[in-house]
Amino acid sequence: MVDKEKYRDKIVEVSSKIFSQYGFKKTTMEEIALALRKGKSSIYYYFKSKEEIFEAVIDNEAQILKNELSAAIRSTDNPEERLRLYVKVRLEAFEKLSNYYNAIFNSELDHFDFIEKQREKYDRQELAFFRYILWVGVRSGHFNLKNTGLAAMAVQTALKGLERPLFWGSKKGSQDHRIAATIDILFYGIVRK
Amino acid sequence: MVDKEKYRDKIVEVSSKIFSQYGFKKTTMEEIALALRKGKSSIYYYFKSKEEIFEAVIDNEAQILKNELSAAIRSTDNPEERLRLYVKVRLEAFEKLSNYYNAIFNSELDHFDFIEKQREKYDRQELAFFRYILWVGVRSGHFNLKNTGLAAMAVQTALKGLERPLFWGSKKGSQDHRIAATIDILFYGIVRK
DNA sequence: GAATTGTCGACCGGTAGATTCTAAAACAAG
DNA sequence: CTTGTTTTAGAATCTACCGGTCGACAATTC
Repeated sequence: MVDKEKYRDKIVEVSSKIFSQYGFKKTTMEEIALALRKGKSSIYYYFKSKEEIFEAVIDNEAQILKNELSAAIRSTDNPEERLRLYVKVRLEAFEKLSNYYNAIFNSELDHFDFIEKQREKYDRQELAFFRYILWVGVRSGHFNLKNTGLAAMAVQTALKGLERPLFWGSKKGSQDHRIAATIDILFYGIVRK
Repeated sequence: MVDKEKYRDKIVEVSSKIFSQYGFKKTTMEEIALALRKGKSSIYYYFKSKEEIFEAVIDNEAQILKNELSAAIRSTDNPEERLRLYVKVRLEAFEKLSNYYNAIFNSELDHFDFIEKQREKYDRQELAFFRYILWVGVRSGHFNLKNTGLAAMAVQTALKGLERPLFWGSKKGSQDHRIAATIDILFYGIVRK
C-alpha cells in the first residue's frame, strides 16, 4: 500500500525520461514497461492509462519547477537580485523540464484538459510570485511602481515573450543576449534612479 | 532530371535531422513530408521507400565522416599527432552523425542488410587508415612495431571498446578521462622510447 | 491456506502510418 | 492551343502496431 505509491513514483521517473526524448505520442507503453523491466500490463495496475502517467509526469515537473523557484527567491532578499534569479532559474528549467514545457507549448496536446488547467494554475502562481517580489521591492524602496499587480502582469508578459523564441529557436547561446537585453530593459524601467 | 537529384539531397538533408531526433522507426513519412512542405505521397516520386531514404541518410553521414577523417590525417604528417587527431575527430563525430552511429549500434536495425554492409565497409576502411598511419609512423621511426597490420587491428579494437560506453553512457565529460587514458596506454606501448 | 497484492501472456479493436493509385496541376516545347 | 512530360497530392488500401482488457497464475501477507 505504501509501496504502491513508491512504485508510481518510479514509473513517473522512468517515463519522464522517455517522454522527454520522444514526446507523448511517440512514447509507447511497451517502452515504458521495458525500461521498468516489467510486463506492459503490469503498468496498468498502477496507472489507468498512458495519459494518466503523462499527467503525473507533468505534475511532477511542475512541482520541481515551483520548488526551485521558491528556493531561488528565498535565497536572497534583495528584490532586484531576486527577480534576476527568478528569471534565470526559470529559463534554465527549460532544458530539464522538457515535458512540462512541451505540454505548455505543443499545440498537439491542446485537447488534454489537464494541461489547460496546468497552464492556468501555473500562470496564477507565477503572477503571485511576481506580485510578491515587486511588492516587497516597492516597500523597501528598490522599485518604483504605482500598481504592483499591473506591473507583475507586465513582467510576466515580457517573460512569456522570451519563452517562445527560446523554445523554438536554436537552443542556447544565440538567444542569450536577447534574454539579457529584455531583463535589462525590464529593470531600467523599474529600478528607482 | 538534374533537379531530381538535387531534391533527393534536400530530402536526405531534412530527413537526417528528423531521423536523428526520433530514430528510424518513430520517424514518419508524414513528418518528413511536412518538413518539406510537400504531400506525403510526393516523396515516393524521389524515393521508393522510407528505408531507401534512411539508407541515403546513412550513406551521406558515412561520407561526411570519411571526409573529415581524411582531412584530419592530411592536416599533419607527424604520426603521433595524426593518430591523436584521428581519434579525436572520430569521437567528436559521435554527436553530429547520430544516425550513422545509431545504425551501427542499434540492434533493432540489424535486419537491414545495407547496414551490415555499411559496418563491414567502414571497418575495412578504418583498418586501412590505421595501417597507413602506423606504417608511415614506423617508417619515419616514430613508432616501434613489428607487424603494422596486426597493430592496426589492435588499435581499432581499443577504439571500439571506447565507442560503446561513449555511446550508451552519460554523453561527454565523465568519459573524457577514459578516452585520454586509453589513448595514452595505446601510445606508450607504441611510441619508441 | 485463504485472501490480497502484484505480474504477465494472450488477445482485441481501432487506427496510424507506409505504400499504391489515379488524376490533375505545372511546366515545356512546338 | 495542343501534346507530352514532370511533379504533386488526395484518396484508397492494407498491415503492423499500440493502448488497453482479461483471466490465470505467482508472491506475499495474515
